[in-house]
Amino acid sequence: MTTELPAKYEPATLEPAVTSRWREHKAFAAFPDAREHRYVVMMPLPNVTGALHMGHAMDNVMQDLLIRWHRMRGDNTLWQAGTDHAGIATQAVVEKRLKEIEGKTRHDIGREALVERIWEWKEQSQKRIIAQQQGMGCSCDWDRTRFTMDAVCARAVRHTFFKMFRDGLIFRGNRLVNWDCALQTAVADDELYKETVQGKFHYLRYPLHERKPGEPEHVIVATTRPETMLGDTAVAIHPDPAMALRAAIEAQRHKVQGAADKERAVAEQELERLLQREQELLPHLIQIAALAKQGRKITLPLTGRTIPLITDEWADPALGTGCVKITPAHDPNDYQVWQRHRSIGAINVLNGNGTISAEGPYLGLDRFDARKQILRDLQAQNLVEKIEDRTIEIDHSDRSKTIVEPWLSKQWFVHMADVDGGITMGAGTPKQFRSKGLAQAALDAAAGALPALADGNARMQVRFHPDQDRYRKMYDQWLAEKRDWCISRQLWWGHRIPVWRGEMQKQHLLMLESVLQGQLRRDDVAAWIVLPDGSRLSVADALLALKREGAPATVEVQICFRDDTADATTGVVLQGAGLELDPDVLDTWFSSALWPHSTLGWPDPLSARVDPGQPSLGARGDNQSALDYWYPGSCLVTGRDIITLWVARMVITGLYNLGDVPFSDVFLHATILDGKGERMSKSKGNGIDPLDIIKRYGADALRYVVCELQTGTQDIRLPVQAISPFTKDGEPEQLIDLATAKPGPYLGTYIDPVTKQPFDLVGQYGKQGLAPAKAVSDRFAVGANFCNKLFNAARFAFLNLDGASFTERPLASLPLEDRWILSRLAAAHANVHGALSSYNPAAAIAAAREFFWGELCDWYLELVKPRFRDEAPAAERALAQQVLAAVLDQTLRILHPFVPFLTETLWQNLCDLAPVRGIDRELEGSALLVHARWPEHTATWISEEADSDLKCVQQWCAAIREARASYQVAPRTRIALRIQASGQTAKILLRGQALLAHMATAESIAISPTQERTRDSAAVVVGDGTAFLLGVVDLDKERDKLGKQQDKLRSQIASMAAKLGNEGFRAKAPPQVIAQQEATLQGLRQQLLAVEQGLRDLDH
RNA sequence: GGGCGAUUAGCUCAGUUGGUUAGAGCGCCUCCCUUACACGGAGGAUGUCGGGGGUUCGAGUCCCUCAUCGCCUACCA
Repeated sequence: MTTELPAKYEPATLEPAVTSRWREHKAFAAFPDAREHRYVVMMPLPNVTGALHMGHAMDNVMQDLLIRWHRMRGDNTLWQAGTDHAGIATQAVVEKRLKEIEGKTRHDIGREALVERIWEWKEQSQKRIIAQQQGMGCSCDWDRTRFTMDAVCARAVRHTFFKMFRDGLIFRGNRLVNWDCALQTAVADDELYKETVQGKFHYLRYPLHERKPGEPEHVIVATTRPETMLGDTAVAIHPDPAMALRAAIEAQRHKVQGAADKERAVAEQELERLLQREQELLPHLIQIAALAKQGRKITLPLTGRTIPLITDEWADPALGTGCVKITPAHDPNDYQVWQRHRSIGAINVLNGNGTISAEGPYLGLDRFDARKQILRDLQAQNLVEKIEDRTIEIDHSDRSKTIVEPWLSKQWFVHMADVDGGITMGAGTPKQFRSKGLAQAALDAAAGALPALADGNARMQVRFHPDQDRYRKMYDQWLAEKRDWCISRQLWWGHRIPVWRGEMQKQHLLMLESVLQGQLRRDDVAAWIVLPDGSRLSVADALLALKREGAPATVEVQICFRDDTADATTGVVLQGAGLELDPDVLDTWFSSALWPHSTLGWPDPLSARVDPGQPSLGARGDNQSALDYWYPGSCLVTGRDIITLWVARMVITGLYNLGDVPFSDVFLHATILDGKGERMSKSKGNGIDPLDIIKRYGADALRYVVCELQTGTQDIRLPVQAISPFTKDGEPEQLIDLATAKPGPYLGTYIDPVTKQPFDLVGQYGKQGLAPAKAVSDRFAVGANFCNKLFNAARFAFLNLDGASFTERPLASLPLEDRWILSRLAAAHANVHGALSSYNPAAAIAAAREFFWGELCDWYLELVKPRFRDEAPAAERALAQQVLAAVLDQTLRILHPFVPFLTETLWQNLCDLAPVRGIDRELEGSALLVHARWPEHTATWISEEADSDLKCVQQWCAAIREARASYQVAPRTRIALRIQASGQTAKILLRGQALLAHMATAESIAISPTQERTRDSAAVVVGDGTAFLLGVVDLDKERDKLGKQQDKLRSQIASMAAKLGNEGFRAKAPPQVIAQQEATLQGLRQQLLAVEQGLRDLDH
């Protein structure tokens, strides 16, 4: 059943066949068993928003590389696949389509219908993503694929929320958030981007309330957002403007002194401005500060309100007008001021949709319309001092591309900072321990500072690769801030926040208590009572507190059940009592943070409701549950930007739920940039779809190059080209380099430099008549070349392997070239293994390539060719077959993690032709290469003698080839060689004579100490000997060449002799360095002698 | 403003703790369609290691400084 290998390498036909073979054999399925060694990778779950890009390709290939390597090493290997519901992103995409296609908003169709549509989108999207990953060769256990909103993950989310809520780590607070007025939800800092816009800086006059003679009429404040004045609750002035301004001036003076010439002018100008301010503005500011201290007020225009003039250090006399309006509900700094002056209060003047909510003439106006109207009204009252143009950087929502507003609203938070008395991590597990707080636990995990386990063993530490110091610093810096994590989103797509809450009269609370009496005592219900002042009490404490005099009449009740089934039963009772289930959903990262344990069935693998056809997560027979067996995992592979967003949060929840970190290692791979060094993005049209690369070059080529790109911490520039859409039929495809192509009329379009026509890389401008084009990168040709070479090398082997067999042979019985290739193979194996161990795929693949191409193909395959000729003795042929089969076997294994499709294909052919393989021992076989054992114990194949002997042959061969080329001897012309050599060199050359003759295309070769140059021969000095190429005459050229060599040797000898003659060097350099240099010098001197002899010979 | 990182051949990148004459792939030049491979073979050219200073017997590698370019982070009332 020999599988014929096609004549040409065609990844497009070969790869799908391998994919289906792997699928048929369920080759990647993982089950807990008795094996001690495990390797677990949790895939950074891609969004179901859209298709994968090159960043994902890098991420997936790196993971697959590690996974395949560990699987071959015999580890019980799990690669957990899945996708993320990506709340805001996915909802935004589906809403946008709804608007475009049907002209409807989410409110037109309602919550249920929208969520249904998003599920449909998710199904399609997930299918496409998995197809892409399978196309890349990802060897995930597809039967265990999870989704952050499926039943298994949802239960973990619910339980975690419940636990944190019960422990008081989740709370609802009135805070400023970034508000997306278009999507009407809070968005996280990482969902923002900054954009510089042309704005205006408005100077507004606020009249002084109850002004007395001699006092200023107005206090002037400046703002870029005049409409927020409706929400002003104070105007602030620095308590000691003179001192503050003086300090600023001194600081600026200092800066001027230290400034470089180029910056000095700017710094001096600034100093000048401050000094002028001190002269002109300061007296005024001092006066206002005095008024503030008297408790004077300001009349807030247009509203009829009076607001206090306060002193606060936030007001900087060096900036703006020196006085600042305070709008706590719409500005983060003002919010901070409010925290210091609680009595001023905060007024929210915006509705969630960005319209004005403040009672009065502006009610209902959009915030930008209100801005214009307010300015007009202020101008009518002569309250606008001046308006300046100004460029401002404004936060925009990445999802809706609209300006976000700081907005005071009630949101849910996870308390990250330390807690009085600390918290229990991994409560109820054998790994339970105490920590000061959630963020601190994650910091300790990376510092190796977690308390030891109960059995005395150290707890696992999280380490970063390939630069522990640098990446840990990023992790530490972010976590050290211990900022509360806003987890609520005002969306419909996501995990609903499982809290029943509502206002309640205190007498009703007593009733509620009796209604829930049975429930509240149980440990699957948690409840908090929040008093109007924001303080949070247990139900029991609240009942006591509310009995006191002056207790508030109403309170907020918050109740959370551990299991969602209770929402339908007890929830109804709560509803009757006026409570409602919170309408918000959780931040996507909340469920992502649980991924390493939610996917394994936490909190109870046995009862986890996996999808139909999926393996149970519970314990089976003697084997542990998926959770017990595979948690904690091994390595998380991701990009730098994810360290804070995700890695830290996974560590936190892992420690909190299970008392252990989710993984021991974090491998941060590079970011892929385009040819200009810019981040790839869909909208810029410089992004590459991995499937386009696979179609053009093959998945193995994609993988090969991606591995080659991952060198260390360096980000990667990947030049991007568009496939020209203007190529006529029959012409070869043209590539247009995007780094040099001029941009077209729209973002993501470019101009073809040949036809001068615009084309479209984002596929959005078909209506405008732009031709669509695909983006690729010719860098991937390198990978295709490699695969083609591998294919052909194997094909050559297969042509000669018919009838190959295995006989146990001692290594010493093998000829030089066989011993050498085995030795090189062993070295390559060690190098690849070492590079992979240190997370250096580029070094690994370079070592593999150097062996395969530079040694196996360039030398060994050529060296064995004579042994496969018809006239060669049968025994020689059989031995060559055996060695070649064994070498190919090991080579395919080593290359498999990098280029799995091709190696798997070739493996089948190899197994057909040479079912049993080995040299001094039989190699363990395997039906599929994906399950074959990674090479082991190859160290016994290393032979320093074979290495150096063959290296000697190679050196002579190279020198002879160089001479042939420089004398323009045709490659096929066989020449006669005389080699003058003695001692060890002669011995080696005599042994390798046949090899040398073959590789140097010599018809005859004579080696001895007494060989001499003939008049018609060229001489080549190699080490301490000389080769004469007979029949190659050109005395002038020869003289010239030897003369150049002589000059070079002399200069080298001079510099080295000088170095060795340097007393400092002799005294201070380590002895082995001195010895090495002396040996080199000795060698150079010998060469020089030979060259000089050659020059003398020419004259005879 | 603060922090981190980068700058090596035309291009994309290696270069371990300082130690021979700084490497690879692609591209380029010459020759070759030799019965595995032209997605190939043989040979070749190409570098003031961003600039300047310093430490050292010795610097691409360590220190200082300047320039340019990234990334993160804060602020701009």
